[in-house]
Amino acid sequence: MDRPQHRLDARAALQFLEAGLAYRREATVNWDPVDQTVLANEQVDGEGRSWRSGALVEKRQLRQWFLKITAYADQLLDDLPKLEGWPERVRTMQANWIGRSSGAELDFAVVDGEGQPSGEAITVFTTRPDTIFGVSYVVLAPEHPLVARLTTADQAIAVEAFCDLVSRQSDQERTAEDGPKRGVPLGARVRNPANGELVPLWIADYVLAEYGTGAVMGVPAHDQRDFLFARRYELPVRQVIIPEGSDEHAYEGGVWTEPGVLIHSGRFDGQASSSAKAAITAAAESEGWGRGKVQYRLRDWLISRQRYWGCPIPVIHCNSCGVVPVPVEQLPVELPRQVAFSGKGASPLAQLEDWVSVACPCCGQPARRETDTMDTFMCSSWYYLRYSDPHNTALPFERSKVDRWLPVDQYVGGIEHAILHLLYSRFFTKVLRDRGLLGFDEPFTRLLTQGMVQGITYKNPHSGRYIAPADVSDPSDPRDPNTGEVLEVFFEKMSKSKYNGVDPTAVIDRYGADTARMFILFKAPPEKDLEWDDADVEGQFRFLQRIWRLIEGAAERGLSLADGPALAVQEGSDGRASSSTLPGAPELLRFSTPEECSPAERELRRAVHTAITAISDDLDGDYQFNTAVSELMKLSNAMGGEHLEAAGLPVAAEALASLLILLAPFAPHLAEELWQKLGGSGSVHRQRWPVADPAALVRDTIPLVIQIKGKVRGNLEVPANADKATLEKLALESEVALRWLEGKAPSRVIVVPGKLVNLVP
RNA sequence: GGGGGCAUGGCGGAAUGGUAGACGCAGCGGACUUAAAAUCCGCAGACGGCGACGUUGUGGGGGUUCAAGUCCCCCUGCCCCCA
Repeated sequence: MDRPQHRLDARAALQFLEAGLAYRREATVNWDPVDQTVLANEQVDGEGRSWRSGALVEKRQLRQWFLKITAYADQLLDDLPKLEGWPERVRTMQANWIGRSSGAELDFAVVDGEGQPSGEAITVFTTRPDTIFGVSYVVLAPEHPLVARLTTADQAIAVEAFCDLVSRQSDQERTAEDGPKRGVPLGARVRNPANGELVPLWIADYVLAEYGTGAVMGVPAHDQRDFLFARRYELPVRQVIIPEGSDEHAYEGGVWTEPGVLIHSGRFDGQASSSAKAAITAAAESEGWGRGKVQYRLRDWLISRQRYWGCPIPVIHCNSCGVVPVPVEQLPVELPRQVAFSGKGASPLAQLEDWVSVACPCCGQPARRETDTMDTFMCSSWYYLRYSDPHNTALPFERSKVDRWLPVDQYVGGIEHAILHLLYSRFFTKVLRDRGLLGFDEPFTRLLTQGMVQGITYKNPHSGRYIAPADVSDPSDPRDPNTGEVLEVFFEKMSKSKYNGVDPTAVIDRYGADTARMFILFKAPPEKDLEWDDADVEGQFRFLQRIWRLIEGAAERGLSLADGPALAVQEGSDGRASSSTLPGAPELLRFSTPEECSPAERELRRAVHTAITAISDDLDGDYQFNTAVSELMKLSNAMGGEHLEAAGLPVAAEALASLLILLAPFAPHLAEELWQKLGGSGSVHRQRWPVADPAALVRDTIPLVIQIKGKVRGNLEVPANADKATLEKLALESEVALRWLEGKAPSRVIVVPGKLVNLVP
C-alpha cells in the first residue's frame, strides 16, 4: 500500500535513529492475553481489564522501540514559562507529567545470614535523604532483576506467588495511596549505610520497576504509603523528623511528611530537614554510598505497535550488521497487500515471511524487517510542519519554508491533548531544531483549548436508563414515557447511548450554517463547554432575521452603499485598489465632524464606533466571540426603530456598511447577501476592517456617579471634559450630596474623572 | 492524598479595583390580529413601599481599600489532571 505520509513519517523516524534518540529495550508492557497484543496504559481500565476484550491485562517483558524523550525533559520543562499564549493549566499539567524531582540515590549493601556483605547492593531513589535514619525496611519492585537471586529458599514459593499476583494489577491500582499495600519479605537483609542497621528486604506492589531505580527505602514515620505498609506488616515506625518546636511525641501513631527538625539521626540531630537533605547527600557522596540525582516521572516514549495499519519502523535487523536503517531511497517501506488478520499473535506483518525476509542494505546477507509499526502520535507530532511545504516530494519540508511559516500562531485543540500530543510535538520540534532542520524552539505560539458541545440529557434516576429527548413529551416536566417517573435533566458530552446528540445537518437544513455558527460562538466563551439549547438556536435565528429586515427596510427606502458620500474608491494599504467603504477612516468622512451631525446622527455614530472598538478588541488577543456577537446585537438594536431613518444618508450608509463588515466573520453568507442587496461593491469579505473614529466616541456630557461612603446614591449629568475640581464642586452641590451629608463637609473626597465622585462623611 | 480550575438572577453568561447582572434564552404585561403565530413596545435579582426610594445581594467566613464579583487568608461544594 503506497502511503506518501508513511514515507515522510519514516524519514522523520530516521532522524531519531541518526540522533541516537531511538533505541530498543525490554520493557514491562500491558499484555492482553485474549487479543494477544500490547495495550497502552490508557487502554487499560481501572480494574486492570482490556477496554476491548475485557480480559485481565498481564505485565510482560517485551523488546520494544522507544524514543528518548527523557533526554529533553529539562528543556521541555524549562521552556514552559515561555509559552505565554498557552493556558496556565496545560502548562501545569505538562510540568506535573514531566515531574522533575531532586533527590538522591543511596546504596544499601546486601548482607548474608551472618550479617557480612555479600558484595551486592540495592540502590534506592529517594526525594527524602533526610529521613534515612528512619528506614525500617527496603522494598524492591517485584520485577526488579535482583529479586530471584536475593530470595531465600524458605521464601521462594511466597515470592513467586506474589509476583504472579502483582503482574495482573495495573500501575494505577498498585500505587493508589488509599489502596492496600501488599508485599512479602525476600528473606535477605541490607545494611543502612547511614547508621549500619540491618533491615529486611521486601518486595511490594506499590513499588514500580519503571520509576527511579525500582527500589525504595521504607520510612513509615514520614511517608504515607510506607506507613500503611509498615502497619499492615508490623514493621517498626521510627520518627526522625519532628515539627519545629515540638517533641517526639507530637505525631505518634501518625505520619509527618512536612519539613521539621531531625532527631535520632546521629550527627545530623537538630538540623532542619531542608538543609539535612543536602548535608546527608553530601555525606553519602564523600563516603561513597550515594549521590545526588534528579529524577523524572516522564518515561521514554514507547512507539512500538503490533499493528498492520501504521507506518513500519524503517529498520532491518541483520545478524552481522545489527540494526540497519532502511536506505532513504527505499522508503517508504510498503505494507504488504495480502494480509491475514487473525486477530491473534504478534503483528500480522510478522507472519508474512515474504515481506519480512530481505537482504541487509549493508552486507547483502539475509536479514529481517522490523515488524513493529509506529504509534499514530508520531504522525501528529509533525504534520503541521508539512503544511509549510506540502508539495515537496524530495523532503518532508524545506527549512526555509518551515522557518517562514512556523511556529503556528494559533493552535486549537481539546484539553485531552494537553499531555500526549502537545508534549510530543514540542519534543519533535526541539529534536528537529537540534538536527538543524528548523530554526525555532516551540511549535505552537498560542493555544486555545476549546470546550465541548454538550447535549441535553434525560435520565431516569431509578432505572438508570437514558431517555431520548423526542420521547419526553413535556420538557418543563420531564417524565419517563413508560413509568411516568420524574427524570433527571442535565447537560453532558454527546453520546449515542445517551440519546443526547444533535445532528448538525438537521440544524443547518432548518436554520442555515450562519445561525448554527453564531449560536455556537455566542452561547459560551470558546474554552468553555457549551450547552446545546434549541431555544437559544431559535433566538439566534431571530437575530439574523432582524438584521435581514433591517437591511431590507433600508434598501426599500432607497439606501444604497453605492452612492453615499461615505463610499470612496480607495487604495488599500496592501496596494490593491478596492472600491470599498471606509467607514472608519475619519479623514475621508467629511460629515463626521460633530458640528455637522444631528444629535440623532451623533448617537448612531457613537453606537457604530463603540461596536467597532469592542468587536475589534474581542477578536484580537484573547478570543471573546461571545461578547463580540452581543456587541453586534447591541449595534443592530441601536440601528432599529427610528434610529436609522433619522440619520442622513452618509451616516446611515456608514452604519449599514460597518454592521455588515463586522457581521461578516460570524455570518459570512448572510453578510455577503445583504452587502449585495445594498449595492456594496465587491465582496463584503474583501473590505477593509473598520477603524473606530475617536471623534465619534466623544460625548458632551456624561452621567457622573455620586457615591456616599462608597455606596451609589445618585447620578449627575456633567460636562464630559470637566476637571477634577469642577467635578468635586458639582458633586458637593448636588441634591444627592445635600440630602446625604446633611450640610456637613465630607472628610474625604475621591474624584475619578469620567466616572464618579465618592464623598466620605 | 497532591496539583490546577471554577462558584454571579429561573437558565447561558457580561463586568481595565469604580453604577453587578451587559447581551441572549425562558417568563410576564401591552400593541397589532376575528383568532393564533410572527413581529413590535415595555417589565423583570430578592425583600419592603402606591411611589420617590430604602434595605439586601456575586457559595460561606475573615481581611486590605475611599471603593471588592474582581486583590489576600481560611472553609465548603463541583470539575479536570496526577497519584
